[in-house]
Amino acid sequence: MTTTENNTTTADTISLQIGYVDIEATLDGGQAFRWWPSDSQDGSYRGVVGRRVLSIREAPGGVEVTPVDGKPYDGVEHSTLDYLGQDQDLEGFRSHFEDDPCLGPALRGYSGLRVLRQDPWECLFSFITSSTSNIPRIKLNVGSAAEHLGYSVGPNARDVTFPEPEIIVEAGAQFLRDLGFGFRAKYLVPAAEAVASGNLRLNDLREATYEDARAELVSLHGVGEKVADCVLAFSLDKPESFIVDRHILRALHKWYKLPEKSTLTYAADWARDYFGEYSALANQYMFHRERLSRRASEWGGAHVDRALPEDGS
DNA sequence: GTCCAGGGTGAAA
DNA sequence: TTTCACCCTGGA
Repeated sequence: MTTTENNTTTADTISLQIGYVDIEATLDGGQAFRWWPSDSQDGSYRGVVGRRVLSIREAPGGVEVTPVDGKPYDGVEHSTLDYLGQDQDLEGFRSHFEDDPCLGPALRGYSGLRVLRQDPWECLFSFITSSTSNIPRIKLNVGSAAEHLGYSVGPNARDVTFPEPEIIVEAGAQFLRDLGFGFRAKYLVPAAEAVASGNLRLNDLREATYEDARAELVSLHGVGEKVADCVLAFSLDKPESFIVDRHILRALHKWYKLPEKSTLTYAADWARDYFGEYSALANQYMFHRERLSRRASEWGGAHVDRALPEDGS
């Protein structure tokens, strides 16, 4: 919290001097699904944190946050710092892995990538929804559920809080299917029931050990190891969480010589042991790098990222 | 128009 | 340990 003393508030924005933040990669790169480029097209992203509608944009030395719901600034600075993962040891991660063959170039190429600290329920809902889906569709699904069932806190249609689990239970699986969730609807309602009933105390899992919290999440129908690790990393204060999907598996093989066909479980165990408390951060930089290189090849290699000279063939 | 992959999971073989 | 169904949307 040493940075807050440098932050300033002007008539309509709050300046947070927290170092460079890559807003697009962090807010709209597959961690959260309810951030959209602002209508103003000034590079800012608009979304909801807690009950506040915020516009966030990059600024020298940090970010500028503008509440766009016409309400007072009370608590916005604190909640934004919290949401952007300000308590995480980014400096330790950087110095620890500056010479790493995969992460070193990534850190020099896009140093502003952060791991978010989201609301656990919205995060759990979002990643159950992510199963065999893609980011545009996840955004479509999560966004439409919020717009239909959430509580309006601003002038735009998307300015809504995420619906409480009780509301999801009340809406029911068929309603979610009608919104286009597909087979995931049958997982989401029982998960909502577990939270609404108090059977699953999501917020308590922030204090639990990684292993205990993970075991609780995996016991939910529709939550496997991958989804659990997403929720642990992005909302439950578990920086030792490492998320393995097929992209990450390829990266681990390419950069860290993991056997070609390691199981997902083995790869995740290996990575958690190797990256330790920096696993979630390492995971995000690796994921982002794989995504950029994949995108480059899809575009015929025309896009050359300076962090990826050997991938731009 | 068809085809296919997309930040998986659970159940059966 | 491997295979398969599950829903459906956008892009090729």
